[in-house]
Amino acid sequence: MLSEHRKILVVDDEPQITRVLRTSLSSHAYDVRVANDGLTALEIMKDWSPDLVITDLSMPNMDGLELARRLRTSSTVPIIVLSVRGEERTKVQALDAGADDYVTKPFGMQELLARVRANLRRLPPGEETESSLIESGDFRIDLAARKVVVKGRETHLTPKEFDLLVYLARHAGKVLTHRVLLGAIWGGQSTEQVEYLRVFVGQLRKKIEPNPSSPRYLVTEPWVGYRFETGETSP
Amino acid sequence: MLSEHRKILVVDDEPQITRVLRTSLSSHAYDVRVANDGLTALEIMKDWSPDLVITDLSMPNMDGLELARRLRTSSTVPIIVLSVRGEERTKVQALDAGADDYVTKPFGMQELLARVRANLRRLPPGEETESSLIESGDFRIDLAARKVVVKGRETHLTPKEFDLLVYLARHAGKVLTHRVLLGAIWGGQSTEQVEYLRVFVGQLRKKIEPNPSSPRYLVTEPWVGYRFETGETSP
DNA sequence: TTCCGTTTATGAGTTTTTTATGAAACGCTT
DNA sequence: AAGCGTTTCATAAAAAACTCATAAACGGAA
Repeated sequence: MLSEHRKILVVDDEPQITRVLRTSLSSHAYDVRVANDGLTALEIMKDWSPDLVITDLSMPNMDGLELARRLRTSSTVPIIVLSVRGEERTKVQALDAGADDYVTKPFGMQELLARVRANLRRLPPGEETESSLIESGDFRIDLAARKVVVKGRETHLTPKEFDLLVYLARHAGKVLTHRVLLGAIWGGQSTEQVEYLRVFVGQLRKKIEPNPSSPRYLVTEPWVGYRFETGETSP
Repeated sequence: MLSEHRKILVVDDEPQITRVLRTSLSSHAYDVRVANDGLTALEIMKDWSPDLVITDLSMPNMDGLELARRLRTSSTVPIIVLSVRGEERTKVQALDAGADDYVTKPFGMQELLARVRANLRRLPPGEETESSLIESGDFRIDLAARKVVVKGRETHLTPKEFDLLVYLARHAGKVLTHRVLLGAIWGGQSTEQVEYLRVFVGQLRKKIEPNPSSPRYLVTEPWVGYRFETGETSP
């Protein structure tokens, strides 16, 4: 049987750190795996799907910033960044890249553990780590491969188009405000540029709608935002 | 005013801090309210339901630790604790009491803003504290999808009409004065423009009343305001 | 180059605000 | 109780403000 313990992925290239973390976390009943660089981390993500990631900022192959960005394209797993760099600019960068928390080295293990608990607490209890496949109505979205199939036909989407579609599909049926969408896809500060959204919605419609001029899936909610309907037979 | 901006409650007894926070947060398009102690904070929570809470640790009446615990009994709103105390023990206490983040004073405003963004990002978009479905009598209002169904017939409402109806429906049975309605939908400044209200009530009636000239749901309370009846079978 | 993301411009279509009008309700005086 | 002036209410219709979709130009990067 698979262990019911929460799974934590530790990403750092300093053996000193990883050793300490592995020991402490394990002794608090977490399942721990270690990666020494970002690329390895991504691999482990795919076939282990941890409940939380703790990563250093500076690493060979792929640094923590890039790792956070990549993870965010297909996952909402909590990310805690651990770094010696204490400048505010760096922290802001990491947090805006998708990190949920930023802890400066040297750190107290008790504090880190508490932050781990705080971040795990927000997870839906007992829920399976999210699948990398969204299947709903006429849509089939493969997050890992970043492929979209509409009514059996595969469509090529650019990265931003894909991110937008995934976010919409994850909240199918709900109206997502311009602000929320801009914050989710473009991140950080640029929540005023509604034009971005219009342009991309238009492009997306051309690619996924049978008749783009009268949308069936990606519906405009005037003055508010957009709503995604999957074409499923509704309740 | 039912703005789409995220609502942030700031809890601190030092006017210096609250002033800075209010200014910075407001200028980043957040709706801000301030409480000077924990008890007041709980009150505001009840009838404003913020999207995020930033609180100091030491305060009169009820400190941040107790506030966090109380909030957690009925809400999952993100809580960021702000404190001069840097000891690890204190941080752990706060985080375990239910805080999602802990920032030590003095802090950089950019970092705090980034942490606010990070915490808001994890929220399910839209309403998260309130139920997103109002069902009463002949009405069925889905806040998340922004859909209104009256007696089985779906009706399209403009944003202001929708906001107005929701506000009325939330207080069904009570008489709402012109002033209150104007304040709620149009915001503090224009509480004198009763004409707005009349025009919109008229439009709303056309859309939801079977016979708009003798209203059954949206009833005029002469000289005072309006009252909303859901058409429920009363005792 | 070619692809992708960012900007800018434009016209059509809605919504919101403002103004105008008549009917109804109220209070006061006779 | 009737008459009169004032205020409120409902509605229509104007003017003003804003949104949406689309095309297309621009610039950077694989």
